[in-house]
Amino acid sequence: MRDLARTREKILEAARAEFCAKGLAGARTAAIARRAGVNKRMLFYCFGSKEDLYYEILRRKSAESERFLESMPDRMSAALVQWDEKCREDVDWVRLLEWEALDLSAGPVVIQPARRRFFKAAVAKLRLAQEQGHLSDEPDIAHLFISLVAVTLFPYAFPQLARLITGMAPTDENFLAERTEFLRWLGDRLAPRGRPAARREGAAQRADGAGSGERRGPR
Amino acid sequence: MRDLARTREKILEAARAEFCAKGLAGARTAAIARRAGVNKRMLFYCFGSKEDLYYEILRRKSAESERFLESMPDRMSAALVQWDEKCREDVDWVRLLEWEALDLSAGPVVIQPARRRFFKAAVAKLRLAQEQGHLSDEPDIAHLFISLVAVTLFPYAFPQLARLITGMAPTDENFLAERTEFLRWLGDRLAPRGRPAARREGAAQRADGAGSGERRGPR
DNA sequence: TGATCAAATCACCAGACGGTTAATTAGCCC
DNA sequence: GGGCTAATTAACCGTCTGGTGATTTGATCA
Repeated sequence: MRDLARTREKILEAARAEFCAKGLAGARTAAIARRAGVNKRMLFYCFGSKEDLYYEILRRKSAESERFLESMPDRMSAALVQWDEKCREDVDWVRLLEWEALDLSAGPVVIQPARRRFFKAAVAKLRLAQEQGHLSDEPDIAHLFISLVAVTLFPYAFPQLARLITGMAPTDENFLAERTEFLRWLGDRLAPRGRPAARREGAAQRADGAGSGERRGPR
Repeated sequence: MRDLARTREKILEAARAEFCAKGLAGARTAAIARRAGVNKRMLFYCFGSKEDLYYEILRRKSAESERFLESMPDRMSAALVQWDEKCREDVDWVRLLEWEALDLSAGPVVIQPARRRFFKAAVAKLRLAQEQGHLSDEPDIAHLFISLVAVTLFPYAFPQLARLITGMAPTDENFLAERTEFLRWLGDRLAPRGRPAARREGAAQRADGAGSGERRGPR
């Protein structure tokens, strides 16, 4: 019945919910404790301060989302649909990213190396898809990646705008249907010009990629 | 020396800055008053409550941004570049949209009819561009519009992700140069298949989409 | 069983915060 | 000048909030 590890997890879960809903400033430690069914004192016993708990949540969530990219399909239309699904299923993650973005004081707190590696790998994967002819070889891959993330995150990050524009909430199933269709179209549009949509797994043959080999990568 | 209208405006300006930076929950009425060089009592004298003041700011900003679309170019590449510029110049607006998105209790408070009309007009304008052959006629226009807004807003709404992905802050002028080039490419990609990039019609024909003639100069 | 120590609880605090009461002062009309 | 109104200020209040010191309770082991 007495189990500190269990208590920590109950707090983390409750804190995640509360911080996702209200953010750092808006969240109340008392509310977290209540939600966790735990004495408020335990928050500070386990995590030191409200802020420390918050950044712990942020760190965990961003680490947790590292895995989701590993199974990214080569074909862009499929990848976009998959990302969209991920966002819809984990709106809390989107909201945490948003709180983090607005927290001007956050600084590089949550920018641990693992996160950098994650995005580097993502861009590399995309570049590979490009070399294999799944993607037009004209655009800057980093910016393409940002934009693809943007397109999939956006409706869940700004539901009020999605609703104003389409008249539907992004949770609406009609929205989902339309969105999926659109993302498929967009993904295929990003394929090289000659080829409407790159074949799956034809990996071998590179599309020669003439002059576009320059890696103008970040850093 | 005594001028209530002036006082109101000083408060509104200070409140805008404070709310953009900290959001509703994070902002402090005392800080707003200090920033405005005004007695704290005046906030409540003029606007009733912190919340009322906040939603007044939200309403004003969203009304203010109604105009910026009127001059939207037909050509998608030019439109994207212009929107990007708008976002970069008015990051506060982006941040307010973000705070609004996260405020679950906001409800339809700021969804006044004017805003609906604004987006309706935007979609209509885009649909017109589609009919005139500036845009592929396949995609759902509402979803295309969301996505274009997404692509232009995103780097300023999630600067931490932009930095993680490209290695640069979105305020960096190198970022601007790359981003502009990318947006031009993307815009042209949305043109109908046969036509790489639709002609401007009235204006003298641009140097088509070949990409190298663009003025990528910052500012 | 009883000593021990960590997990959990209780009661409380100092300061911050949104908001208000009441007094003061500046402009304005006569 | 003198009264009148409204803009402005000073001081204050009740409540909420993150955080803490002291205490109790339960498991573990000799």
